[in-house]
Amino acid sequence: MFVPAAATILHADLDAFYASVEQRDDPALRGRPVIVGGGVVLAASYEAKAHGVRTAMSGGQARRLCPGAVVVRPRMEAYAAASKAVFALFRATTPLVEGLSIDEAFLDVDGLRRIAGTPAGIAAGLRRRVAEEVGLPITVGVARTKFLAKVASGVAKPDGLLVVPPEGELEFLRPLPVRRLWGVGPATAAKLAAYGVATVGEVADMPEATLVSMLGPGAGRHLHALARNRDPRPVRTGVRRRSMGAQRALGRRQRRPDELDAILVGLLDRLAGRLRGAHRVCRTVTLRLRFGDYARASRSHTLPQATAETSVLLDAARRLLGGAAPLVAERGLTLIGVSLGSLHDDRIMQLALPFEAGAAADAAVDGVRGRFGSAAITRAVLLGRDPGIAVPTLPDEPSG
DNA sequence: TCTGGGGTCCTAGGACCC
DNA sequence: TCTGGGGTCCTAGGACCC
Repeated sequence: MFVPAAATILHADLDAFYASVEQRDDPALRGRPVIVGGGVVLAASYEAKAHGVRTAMSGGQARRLCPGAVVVRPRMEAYAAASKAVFALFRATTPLVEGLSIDEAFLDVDGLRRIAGTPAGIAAGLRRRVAEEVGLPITVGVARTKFLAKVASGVAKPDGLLVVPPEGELEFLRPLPVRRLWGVGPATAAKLAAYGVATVGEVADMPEATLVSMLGPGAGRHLHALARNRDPRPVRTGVRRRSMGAQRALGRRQRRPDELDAILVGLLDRLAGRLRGAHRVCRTVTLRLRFGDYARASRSHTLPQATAETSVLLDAARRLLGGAAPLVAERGLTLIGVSLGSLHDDRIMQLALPFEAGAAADAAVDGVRGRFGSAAITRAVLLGRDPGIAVPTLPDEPSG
């Protein structure tokens, strides 16, 4: 019989993150409904949420629901700094930290029991430190798996702590609405509702084949496993970003081609700078478009060789936009975005250069082996001969 | 109810190769 | 010459998350 391990995974999630930072930095905002963002709600304080204000809601609707709300312009630098401080506390708690976004992370505290106490005690201590040292409320869910820990923090919000003991998992899980399952959004919830399925327990009672036929193999199997409380994914450190993007809303006004080009130049300039700053190169350029009727389209191009050079990336983006010109003319652009994918570390590129020059090959192989291990060598060698080959992914610096 | 700016992952078809 | 099986890569779209 399977003996469940102890609940040792923490999901730590800052509450109403941007709005909490604003309330922390401006005492006049404390206790009042706060909305961050103008055109659309980026974050709402719990006082605003009590009036029905939600993230991603239009600013106009939010103000109608909560006329007394203070609307604050976002200060991304302040949020990045707060995030950094909180992640430092995460890593002071355990080295096993997997960041999920700017304001949440998984922490594995298995093995810390002897030196740091029970997971519940560790979680309480972490909440206290974040409150005292960074001045922000944070909710922590504790469970045996990542999925359960995340659901627990969602249930415990705001400013809460919830431990799901291994023997209480099914009791906790089965009554929850399907929307609590990770990966169930409006579309999937609607499909399930059409079958009369509303709770996690009802999903768990369905045959996997039924879910697969409804949702496809990927989503079907994923949902089946989560609903039956199967989630073997470990907390992973060193997860690197796989793409990097920037976008710009244009409003309803028609833009001239030269205006669009100027916007594209701005986006690519910013992105290429970020890419170089992260010591990454990319091979795929994707242009994302949204039109007046809210339809979306994307156009992508894969370069023969990975690069972080602005001019190369800009040329690719310009050709993609040129190719989409008929669509743009017909429907009217309201948003333009660029995403850079197939990201690789630029250090491998540099190490591969001696091969292209045909010199110092042995020294370069040793260099690659010394820094990145033997698995990287073959591909680095191939890279020197064949610019199209993918570069191995290397462990990232801790993110957050 | 029409709105931002980031991201992740999956699917399906076509090209191409062995 | 035709047909088959299997694999990878690229492209476009969709769903979902914060």
